[in-house]
Amino acid sequence: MAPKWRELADRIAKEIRSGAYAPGEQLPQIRDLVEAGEGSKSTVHAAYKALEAEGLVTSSRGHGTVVRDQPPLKRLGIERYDKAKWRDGDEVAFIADRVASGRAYRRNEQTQTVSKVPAPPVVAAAHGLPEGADVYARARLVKEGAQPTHTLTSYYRPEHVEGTRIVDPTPGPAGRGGGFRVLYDAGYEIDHMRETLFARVPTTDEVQLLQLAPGEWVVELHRTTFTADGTVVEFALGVHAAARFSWTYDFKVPDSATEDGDAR
Amino acid sequence: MAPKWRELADRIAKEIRSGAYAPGEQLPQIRDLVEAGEGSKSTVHAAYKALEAEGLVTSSRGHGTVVRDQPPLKRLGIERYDKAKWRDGDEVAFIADRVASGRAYRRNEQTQTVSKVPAPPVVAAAHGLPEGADVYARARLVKEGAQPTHTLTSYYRPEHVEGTRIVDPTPGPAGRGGGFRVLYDAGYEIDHMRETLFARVPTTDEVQLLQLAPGEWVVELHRTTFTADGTVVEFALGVHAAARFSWTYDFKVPDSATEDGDAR
DNA sequence: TAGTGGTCTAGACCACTTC
DNA sequence: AAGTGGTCTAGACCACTAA
Repeated sequence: MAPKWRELADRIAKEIRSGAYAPGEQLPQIRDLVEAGEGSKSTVHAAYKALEAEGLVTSSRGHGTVVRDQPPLKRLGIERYDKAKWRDGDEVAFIADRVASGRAYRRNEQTQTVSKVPAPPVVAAAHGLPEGADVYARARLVKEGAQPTHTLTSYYRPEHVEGTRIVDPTPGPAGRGGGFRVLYDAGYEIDHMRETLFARVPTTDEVQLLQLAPGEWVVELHRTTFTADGTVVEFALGVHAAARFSWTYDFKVPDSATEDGDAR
Repeated sequence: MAPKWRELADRIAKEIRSGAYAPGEQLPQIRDLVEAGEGSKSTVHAAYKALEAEGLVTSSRGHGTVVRDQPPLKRLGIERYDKAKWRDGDEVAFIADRVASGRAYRRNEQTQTVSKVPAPPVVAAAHGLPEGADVYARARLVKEGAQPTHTLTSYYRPEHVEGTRIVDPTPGPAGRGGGFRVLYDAGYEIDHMRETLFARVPTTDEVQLLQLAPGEWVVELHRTTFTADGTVVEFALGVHAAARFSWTYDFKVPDSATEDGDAR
């Protein structure tokens, strides 16, 4: 038999999903359920904690326990990198994203710090540099209104970006056109990319920074950007609140028996 | 100040990561830590539960609490769909995967059930069918030895697969060459795919089926497979233990200002 | 100040594994 | 039978929020 706290949690979860509690609505208070014979305070508390870990509710002292509204997934496709957006237009990839989804862009939705740092192992590997070599790191925290959604840190080789706007530590999307535009102006036109994704438990720092609910996971995204001749011009590492995003990729079925120069 | 159980958990986590406890080694028993003045049984138990949720240890009654070994991520790239593997060779995609990683293939590592079911909403949408239309569902549970790693359910339109080996409910990878080979033989050569990934909390059923640790998330993968003329011949839905996989995709930076027929 | 969730204790008892 | 983690209770007290 399932534990008492698990049964209680499942029962409430079912009620939430059936719509008996609307998003924003308060759940019964712990002491009330104790009174109603659902168990001791610890037992009811365990059930509420489980619901919180499952992302259904948020609890806070003084406030109570309220049903979370489930914001729709933010869908990310490769069209967010469309050259037309950053080369010809006024937009930066992440802004274009907003435009497409009907949200207004606000300047302070992205904070940025630029610094010269020794390359961490994954960065060095991506750039083909010895570990610890100097690279420029441009770290951003991207927000949706007041809610942080992900971090994104781009690493560049010094010889590619020194003397460009990227090195200017002014907050904001690296000026008109963003980082890709700056590289383009410097003679490095990006051509293809490789993205790797995996999910993991967040660090305690990330929990604070991204305002993650207890038990919530993150997805780490590694993006390596190449020019047409295969030079790596950017390696970016993003940490996303896992529950808030989906990723979509289109590709041809590879066929190693043919060499048509199309597939990669 | 952080709660006492959190401090204890962080201290132990640090020791584990520093290597003070080797994988497979037992942590001190709860009662011992109570004796040592780390708090009451509930407090120490809360700390251990947190470590379990973070994937560092597994607890079981009778056994104790042991440090988990972190199996390396299984890396999935699009080369696992290489036509050479299922068209010309003897392998099926998932077997080729094993071969590449040096693991032996065993017949019983995949169980399969085939049935005709009314299409769930996402399936109907992918196939362009009305909701509830009949489709064939081929559900597999894939294991790595005794450890289940993911489920994968493929949905086919009846007119594409009736009379083929796919409909034969024999356990195993749908015969020589797998599902793609069967479609190929039936005149539907797969050409391109779209994959969408997102992470979510598992259902209680999935926790059992995939033997997930408490607090562990899953990644849901939607794969739509097309022929060259754009016909959808398969929609597959996979549920993966999130901590055990990474996905990699290569793509050209799109450029909507040109129409070179290469990018999609 | 009143009301909310969060932590902690001490101890009883249960469930499962191993010997 | 002995030893492990898991559940549960009753109650004290703490931390934060809102009126």
